[in-house]
Amino acid sequence: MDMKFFEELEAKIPHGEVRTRFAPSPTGYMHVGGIRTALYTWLIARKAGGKFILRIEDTDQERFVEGATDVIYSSLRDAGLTWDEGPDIGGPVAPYVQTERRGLYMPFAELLVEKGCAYRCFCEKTESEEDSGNFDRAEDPCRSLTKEESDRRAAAGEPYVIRQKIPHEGSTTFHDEIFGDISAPNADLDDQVLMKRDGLPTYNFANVIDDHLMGITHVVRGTEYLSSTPKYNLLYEGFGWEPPVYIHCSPVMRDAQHKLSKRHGDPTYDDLLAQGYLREAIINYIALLGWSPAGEREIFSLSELAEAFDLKGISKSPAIFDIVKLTYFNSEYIRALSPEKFLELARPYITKAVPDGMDCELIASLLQQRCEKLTDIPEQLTFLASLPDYGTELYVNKKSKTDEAVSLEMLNSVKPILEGIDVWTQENIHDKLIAYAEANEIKNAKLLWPLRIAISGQTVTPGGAFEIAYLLGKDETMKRIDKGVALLSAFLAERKE
RNA sequence: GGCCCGUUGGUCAAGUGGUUAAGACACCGCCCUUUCACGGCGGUAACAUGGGUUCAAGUCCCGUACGGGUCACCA
Repeated sequence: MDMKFFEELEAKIPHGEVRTRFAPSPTGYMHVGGIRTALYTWLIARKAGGKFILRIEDTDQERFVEGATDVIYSSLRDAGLTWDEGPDIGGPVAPYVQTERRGLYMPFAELLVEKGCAYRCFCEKTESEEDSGNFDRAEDPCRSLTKEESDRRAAAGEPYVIRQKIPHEGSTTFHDEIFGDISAPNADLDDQVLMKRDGLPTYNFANVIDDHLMGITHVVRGTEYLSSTPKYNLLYEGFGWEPPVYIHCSPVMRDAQHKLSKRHGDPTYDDLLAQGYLREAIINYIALLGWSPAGEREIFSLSELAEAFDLKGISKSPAIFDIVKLTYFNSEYIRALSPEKFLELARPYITKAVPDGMDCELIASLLQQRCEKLTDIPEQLTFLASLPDYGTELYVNKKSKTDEAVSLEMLNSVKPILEGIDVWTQENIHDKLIAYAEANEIKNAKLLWPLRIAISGQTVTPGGAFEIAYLLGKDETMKRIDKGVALLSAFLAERKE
């Protein structure tokens, strides 16, 4: 056995700093649970002033997806989760893609065979194994093969996998930062495959090797690995390596029974962006899904999170993803935007919905305080492009003290005033109407409610009557008032009969 | 089924033996207002369950139920 091979690798391992890694397999999308794991992993590294490493786990050749790593890169970058070492930027323990490390694993597996912690298994996949999903190691003849026999068959070119040789007796315990000490009887652990027939390592093996070789100090991953972690510890033990600090996080759920999954139509990170959620809001919300800070504050920027993050706040039980609360965070972040920034983000949505030449800046300023998602914008503005069909019941409002008859009267009074405005500015519209209301001792609400209904055709609008009238322009405003007058007259005439 | 893990309001959650069991979202009401929204104030609503231990249990122990994970030459 070439000890130099191992020594050279050992020599490259960085020490004396916190090193965490995010190790996705390239599936073609970044789901919400994935981005949360990445976030926690990143946060631990940043908080400790350590390194955050990106490693691609692509040892499953059958599931190769074209362009999948790009999605990982772009989502992480977009979210601000920058890595210090990774496939595209290199680092001291490169390469960072497992298929590019393929030569590394077999020697370690053989070392384990040498040490009696693993063995070659020449069996075909047995039917019982396929059926029950269980591999009965007691019945595996290869486990007790002599070294000579095993070497001979391997040398003869007989295909084999390498399995971990788990002791029959005793139990194995590991410590997890979230769940505490967990132990399992060795008898319940199976002789998992370490090296596949295709010469590539399984996740279970590659993970241990790479985490060690890359000097990973903290392993953050989902609770689905909780039950195999004892086996990993046995591997570390076999090599004589120090196991990392384990941080197992409960999944993000769609409901009490199901994990969030793309297959069931749950949104990926990109989907959320496309749905009009801001990256800062997504990150902030995701951080709080399964972790809670010490105080009562809920709004955190990424760098504030890095400061506040603490393993103690990570919860054991699964958390249900609540789009309603995400939406709340989103509206908070939208409102906190500078008007310039909001205009920049909202402009594409505004121009899509509104006739050319309308004042985008004014519309944006009306929208910002009442916009939960950017994608809500077009819907909020369709009335500007064309007056929706509406019923006269909209004119009835208790608080403004209006009904159909009052509204008709108000519209008729308002009409000549607006007609008389030569320079169509918000200010002029405002001043003339307010002056009229004052002079005739009409409450503003009573005068303006009907007007706003007539020119918008809906009860809820961004902005009030002045802004809308200004945006529509004089001609369109007058036309819509006429329409309102006609509707109300017809309604009142009919009611009289 | 075996093993492992979990269970505080609809949701996220605080809580580490003694609390009127926080807070946020959602919901409801009131106020403000040129509607809605925003903002302000207030309200409804929870320790899965049965036994212990203890002067005292959401907090500790055991059982039960329910839920999840795992038992792949997937990660």
